[in-house]
Amino acid sequence: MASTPIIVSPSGSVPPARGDSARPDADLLEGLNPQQREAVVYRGPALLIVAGAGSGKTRVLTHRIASLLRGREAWPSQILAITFTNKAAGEMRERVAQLVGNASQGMWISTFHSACVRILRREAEQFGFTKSFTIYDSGDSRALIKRLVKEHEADAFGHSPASVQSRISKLKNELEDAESFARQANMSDPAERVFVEVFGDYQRALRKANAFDFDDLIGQTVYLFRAFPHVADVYRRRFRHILVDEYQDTNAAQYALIHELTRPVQGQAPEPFEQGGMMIFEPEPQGGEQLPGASLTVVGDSDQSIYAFRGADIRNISEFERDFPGAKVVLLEQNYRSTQNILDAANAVIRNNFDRKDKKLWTDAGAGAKIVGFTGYSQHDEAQFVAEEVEALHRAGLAYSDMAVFYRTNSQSRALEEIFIRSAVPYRIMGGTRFYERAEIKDALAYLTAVANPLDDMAVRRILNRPRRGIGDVTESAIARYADSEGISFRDALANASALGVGPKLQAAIAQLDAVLAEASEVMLPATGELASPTAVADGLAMLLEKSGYRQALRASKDPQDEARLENLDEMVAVAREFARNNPEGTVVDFLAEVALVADSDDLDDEAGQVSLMTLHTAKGLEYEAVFVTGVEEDLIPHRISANEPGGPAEERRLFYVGVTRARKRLHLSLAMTRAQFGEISVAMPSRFLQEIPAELIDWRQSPGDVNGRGGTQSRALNARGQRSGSGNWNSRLRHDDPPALKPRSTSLEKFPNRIPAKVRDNGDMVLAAGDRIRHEDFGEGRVDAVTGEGAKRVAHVRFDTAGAKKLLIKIAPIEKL
DNA sequence: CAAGGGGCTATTTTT
DNA sequence: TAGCCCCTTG
Repeated sequence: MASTPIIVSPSGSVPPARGDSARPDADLLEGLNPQQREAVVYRGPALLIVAGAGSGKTRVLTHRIASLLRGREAWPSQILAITFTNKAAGEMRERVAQLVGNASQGMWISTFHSACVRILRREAEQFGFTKSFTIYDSGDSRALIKRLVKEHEADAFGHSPASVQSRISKLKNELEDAESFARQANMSDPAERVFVEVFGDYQRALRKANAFDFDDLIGQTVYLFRAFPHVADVYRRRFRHILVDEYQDTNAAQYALIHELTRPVQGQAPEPFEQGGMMIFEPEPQGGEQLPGASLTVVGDSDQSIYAFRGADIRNISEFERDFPGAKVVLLEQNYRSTQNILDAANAVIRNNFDRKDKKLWTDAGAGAKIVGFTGYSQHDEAQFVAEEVEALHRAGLAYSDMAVFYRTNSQSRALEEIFIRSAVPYRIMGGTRFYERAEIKDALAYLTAVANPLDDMAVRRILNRPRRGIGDVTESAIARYADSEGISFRDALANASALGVGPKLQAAIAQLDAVLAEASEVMLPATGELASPTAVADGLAMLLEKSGYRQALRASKDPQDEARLENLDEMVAVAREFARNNPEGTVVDFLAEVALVADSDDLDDEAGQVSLMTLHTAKGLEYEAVFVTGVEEDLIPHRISANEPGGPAEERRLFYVGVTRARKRLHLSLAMTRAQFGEISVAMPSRFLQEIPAELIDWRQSPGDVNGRGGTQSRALNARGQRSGSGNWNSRLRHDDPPALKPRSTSLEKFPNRIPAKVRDNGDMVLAAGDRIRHEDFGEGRVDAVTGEGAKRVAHVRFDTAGAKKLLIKIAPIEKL
């Protein structure tokens, strides 16, 4: 992203704040409650805002920034605001812009990771990297680690690539590097020695490839600041106000980064200087040699800490006052999002986490609707309920985009998706197999990386035989050996195909690849001084895909999935064009960095009228009118694996709490009595969290007791809607100490097999018109009211005799014409 | 060297 | 179940 130069007053000094008489920020305080105001106007070295869910923290944060600017207490360029997702950053930038106009342009509002990329990009040459370094995402580093584990035969010592990867990641999050770890490792343990070797090799490989992995982005920035204090001082002088959102999710490395940035600066301020296209003028040190540390504002809620598994340390927030003596603490407990019933449920659940500061959310919005509970016989039954409920809410006037469905694990989305497709409910899945993780997209990016950062061996090796060029392991090793012996990179070795001692066919294939990459370099990396055309990245990518034969191979393939892959590649080129529009001066390197750092939760576009499906983790920070939390079962939430992890169950409870508190008006909690996992159907039990919610808050459409009691012979779809069973006290029957009551007889299990046929049917050619009668596998007979849409997306609006009105996607609905 | 088959195993959350 | 890895065959 290109930074806009901000010219500040030549004196470089900050204008004094005006007196209280006519606060320039008076309008910023309107409509805020006293605690929120306090959080906006407090001035001091350190401020902790403990913000319960829905308590308006983004509002407070943005108003605080605006107030600093309005009062002329800070220049935009002196503000650094850090969030965890790009989406949150974008939202914050937008809201600040609404308050202060384009003064917001000069601020850094970004994620930890992108802020560090920006810093590293400027300083990379200080410590042996080049400006065009690339970023390894977890897939890339897994591939590299896999290779190293194999090389070292580390699996013989019980090291799987996954375990090595997570261990390295954990160490890096603790700011431990390969050397420091080696020094204190128990080297008499052979397993430990092997791990040290793999770790060391991994780090050396990264350095050689001129690449950072995700964790390095933070860790290496801290290292940079510590090893080169004069570099750190530049940023300490620049950023006078640092604000961190979701502070409870910071890990040790991020914590250290914040600490480094907020240290006082010793010595004289240097002359104003220019760097990276940005003018930075320093304020004079206030009356002395030493410039005090930047003021730090952190916002967080320890009840929403859900990332301990990736190193987040809740102590960062709970011990903030100890870390920053004299810190001011402001508590925001009034909730502006949810109804009291929803908050009561949330409070009741989170209360069971013992070592927490008591905090109670409240609202004056009224009790609102009761929470709706539903127990399905199977996950499909549960999904059917969700789909029907979504439709009912939609008919009642709620937009699809105001509804969301949450689940604990990505694999749960499948059942929901199948039913949603069949019911023609528009939906959108966030996360899961992300676009950027698809093989063809990773290939396309590897092509770009090979051009942008020729030192990145992993990227070059990845595309070596994609599309198939007849280059296999043997040839790859030959190239690697040659590169090693000549002391050149893998990429450069390709230019010497004839020296590799491989057959003529292979030589030609390698030379061809080399030529394509070279040609693309000329398009995308013009000689220094010359500016690449804004569309260079997109053009270069299109060219690479065409001339490498990649697209041709897909076009020629008879695998039906390859058509979709081609479309994905088109989409990728479109993304590159979009990037060029937004960043006219962006280079391939910038493009790759942006792509590496986007998460799927970032490209939520709200205008689309679609129900959002996502994991509970992805849901953090979002809110919806109506929320469905699905799969509220033991072993799912809390997840089975969490049981043995220290702090695991408590973290799961927070995760559930996060899900519940996303809802504004309506909350649905659902579960299934049986769930298919890896082909086996297993019995599920209601989550303990359900029992922590007072019974009177839940209106069970179908309680676990109902399902269990009736033995479950009827399919949900054939039941009349709205079967009330009251909030019967099913607890007594479903306590954890007597689960046997739940054990279904095998015969009843067979009545709820996976109701979705394994193979998706194709009714594509079925001709239906208003007035036709049809029979549906689940809903029975009905009459077609209308047919809308075209081609594969034709939808039949059917009024069923017993099941009511439904919309069906004709192509795949289990229907026959009568 | 590629492709296809068979057998195995791993199943959480993600910047 | 599905994705992965290894092995065999072409």
